[in-house]
Amino acid sequence: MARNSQDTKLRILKAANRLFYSDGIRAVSVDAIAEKAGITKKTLYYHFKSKDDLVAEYLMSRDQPNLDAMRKWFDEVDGSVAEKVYAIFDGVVQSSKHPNWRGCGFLRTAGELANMPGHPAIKAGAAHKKRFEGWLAEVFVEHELKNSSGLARQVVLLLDGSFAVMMVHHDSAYIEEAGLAAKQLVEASS
Amino acid sequence: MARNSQDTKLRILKAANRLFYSDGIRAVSVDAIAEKAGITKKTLYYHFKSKDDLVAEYLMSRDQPNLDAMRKWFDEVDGSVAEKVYAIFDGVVQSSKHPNWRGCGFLRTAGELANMPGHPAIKAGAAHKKRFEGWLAEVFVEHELKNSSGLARQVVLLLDGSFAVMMVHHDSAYIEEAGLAAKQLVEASS
DNA sequence: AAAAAGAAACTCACTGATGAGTATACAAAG
DNA sequence: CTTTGTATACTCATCAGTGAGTTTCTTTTT
Repeated sequence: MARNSQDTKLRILKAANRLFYSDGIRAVSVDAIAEKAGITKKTLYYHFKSKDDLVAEYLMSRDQPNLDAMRKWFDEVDGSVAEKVYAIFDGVVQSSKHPNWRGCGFLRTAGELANMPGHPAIKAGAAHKKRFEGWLAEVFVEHELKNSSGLARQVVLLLDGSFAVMMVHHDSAYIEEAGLAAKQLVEASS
Repeated sequence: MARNSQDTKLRILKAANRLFYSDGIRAVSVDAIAEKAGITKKTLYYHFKSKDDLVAEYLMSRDQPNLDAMRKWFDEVDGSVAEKVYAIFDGVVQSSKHPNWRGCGFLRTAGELANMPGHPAIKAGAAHKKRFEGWLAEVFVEHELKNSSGLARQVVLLLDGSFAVMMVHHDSAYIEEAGLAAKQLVEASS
């Protein structure tokens, strides 16, 4: 057991990540996270002020990785912007096949905490979604599309719609359909 | 206190509705619902087998009213199908201004119970969403649109996307943007 | 270079509150 | 006088958070 602060904190965050994403916020106890991280609850509270604080840090830790995944799917495909946008949805389709996939952790957390509008975790989710939308809008500007910011929003709506519908139907055909709609909208602005 | 089984059950369901929709499933205790309904917990358990059962009945009780609201918004507006579809999004925009509005209870519940895929509440949510999608597809067939079933899915994705994004941003401009996208997609299929 | 002091990282065992669900008893209505 | 509906008062598990003390690392003193 390394008596290393940074290392321990990361292990806690990793355990929180897995459990919160898999089971939801209120369904996961601080005890469960501590046990999964192989430490005691008191140690967890040494590194994090409260459960709410841990939830917020969990989401903040997902911001960059999620964004990177989206960018990667977009960049890796050759073709028109419309086709590259479709590739994002295709990437989500592939991810959704993994047995541990549970949709978008940001949205699920925001939904669970809908009665606490100012919760730092919701702010973290909002920041993440804004960053993604901003990146998309930028890309659309670079490719000289009409109405780039409105179009970015529409793509975001379709993507988050996919996540939402998947929570209910568990049928990736919906993500594909969203991808087709996004492609069509992008083409119409080209 | 009317010693009327049906009446009591309805009062419990109404209390559950308010609390579950407002605060989420796991955040609301059976005690809280019983108190709000003005009865004891034991009486609640006389009418409902378990909390899970109550959650499922809560969602089932929302199926018809929600559907009716959508249909009403669609029917009330004169104009093209595209404009009538836009009216649904406009109806959601208006609803979203109410201080008690918390998005779509079906989606929020499904998200919270994402780790229990077979939960009856999720099945109730799936059934509701399928009914709405089916109704839309029918309408599109009646209006002789191309690709009516795919189009219905795209509209559903945009609508549920609006609900999802609203949980994070609380900005009804997103719902309007989704409405515009839906209108555009419907027009392209006309 | 060794030892002492202090700070950082950690554990064990606990608190008080609240969770879902129940055993038992009693009241009303047919 | 039995069935249906309701209440009081409970069980036992689990929750977020803490009090008090222990171990390891770092820095200062001699």
